[in-house]
Amino acid sequence: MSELHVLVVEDEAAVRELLSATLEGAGHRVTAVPDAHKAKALLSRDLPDMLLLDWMLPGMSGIEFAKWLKRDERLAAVPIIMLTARDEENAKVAGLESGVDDYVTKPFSTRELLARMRAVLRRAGADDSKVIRTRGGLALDPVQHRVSVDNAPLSLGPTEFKLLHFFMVHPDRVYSRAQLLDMVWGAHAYVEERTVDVHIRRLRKVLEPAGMESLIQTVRGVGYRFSEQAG
Amino acid sequence: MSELHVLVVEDEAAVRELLSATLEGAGHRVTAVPDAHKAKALLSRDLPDMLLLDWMLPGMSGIEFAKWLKRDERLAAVPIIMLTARDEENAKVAGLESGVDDYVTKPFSTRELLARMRAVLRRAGADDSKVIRTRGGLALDPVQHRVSVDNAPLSLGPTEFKLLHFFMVHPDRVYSRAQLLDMVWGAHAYVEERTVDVHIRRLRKVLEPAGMESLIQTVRGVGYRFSEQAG
DNA sequence: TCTCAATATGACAGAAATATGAAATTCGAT
DNA sequence: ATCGAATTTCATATTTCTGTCATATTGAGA
Repeated sequence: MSELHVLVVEDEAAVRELLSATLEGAGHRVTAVPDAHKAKALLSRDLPDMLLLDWMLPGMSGIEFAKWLKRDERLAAVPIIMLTARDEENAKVAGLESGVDDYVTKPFSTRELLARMRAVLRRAGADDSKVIRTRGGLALDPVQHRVSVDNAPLSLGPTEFKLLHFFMVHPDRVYSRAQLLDMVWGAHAYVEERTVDVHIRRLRKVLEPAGMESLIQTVRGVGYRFSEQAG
Repeated sequence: MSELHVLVVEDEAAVRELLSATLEGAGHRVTAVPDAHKAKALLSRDLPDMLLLDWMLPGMSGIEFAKWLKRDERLAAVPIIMLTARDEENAKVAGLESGVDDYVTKPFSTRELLARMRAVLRRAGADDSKVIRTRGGLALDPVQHRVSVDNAPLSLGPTEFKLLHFFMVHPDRVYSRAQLLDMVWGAHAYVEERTVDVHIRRLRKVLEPAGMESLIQTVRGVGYRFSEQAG
């Protein structure tokens, strides 16, 4: 589950903060508002990747809001997870019929929430899980978390894996060191740009025995590029 | 949902009849008894596919009965749906902790009941009863609740068994500690992630003498993976 | 060819993640 | 209530990774 933009609609400030902290801690971007009205205002100009909706909201209830969303073509595609209290079990029945994708019962653990978000996204078809292959025989499997060349496994560290993954998803395109830091390390990483060079080096070193080092190309003065075409 | 054998435990004759009629109408085979004692007698010789359990039972309460069931290896696998009255909402809390899979609040619609049965069965994972084997000679028999390597039995604790079972059903795939806690411990387990490490350790220790420890692979920064392919 | 800036490379110390043993706690059985 | 097995937590040891630096190498333009 890569970085997501999550819109939280929850009237209790404490829960709102908790959710923001939790989700941001997991590397997502969060916008939190206390009611449906404010949520609508935001939705009119920016579409989030997922909506966390409290069942009890002042003004327009969560269910009503969900129904309203599902009527709008543009908004209907946004997956919704509804937050319910334990004694609102009957909300589930009503919710299922109004197009809510899943429920989380309060109190919930961070783990449970993130797991359900993952599940909903998977169902929604944000398919981040296919094996990526190059013509040369290099393959990266995000699910198994393995990299191989002609079925011979390669061993690479966490950062090198992420770097290669990014490159294989975005081939034939130069990225500056700053861009790579943003995409691979994440926006809040305070790291020297030169560090990228080192990890590029480590990645090449792993690919070298298989003769695939030339996939990682230096573009002098600009950055790096992953490409099957020669330099 | 194909034809199921459902055991109903409910003291009120009227509700019992209603359930029998409903379920038989949906094409299932139903056995209905008024109390836990009679249910136990039946369970000793015939395992149903699902249990519908009233919360208030004479003699032994539904919760107590559920706990008793979950203690028995053979019976623990039978999914349980508990029937509660609207003013017994607190039953749900107690029930979740005693291994009940879902609830239906009386009065309920046929549709809701059948939908929840479907959901519970889906979660319980159909056909959970075949022996699973690896090429290396490791075998796990969910029915006998036994693990062996080349027919030599291994002894492992309950959690290690569940963990190995999960891994063998989902091989060649990395799972984060959070995912493993969700899948093996259950979503509502409030446990440290590091606890997973300890159980991984114990599982490896058991597999070690048979030289099968390498099946459980650490994926640094991500989690663990069960695979027959080397690291 | 020479110069200078950019990149490559190897090494290292600190940081982070995992492994491991053991104590503390929980839960069911007697 | 007490015992004991199983589980979780805790403290510590190990392993592996990371970011930075110092130095070598390369490449483009004068």
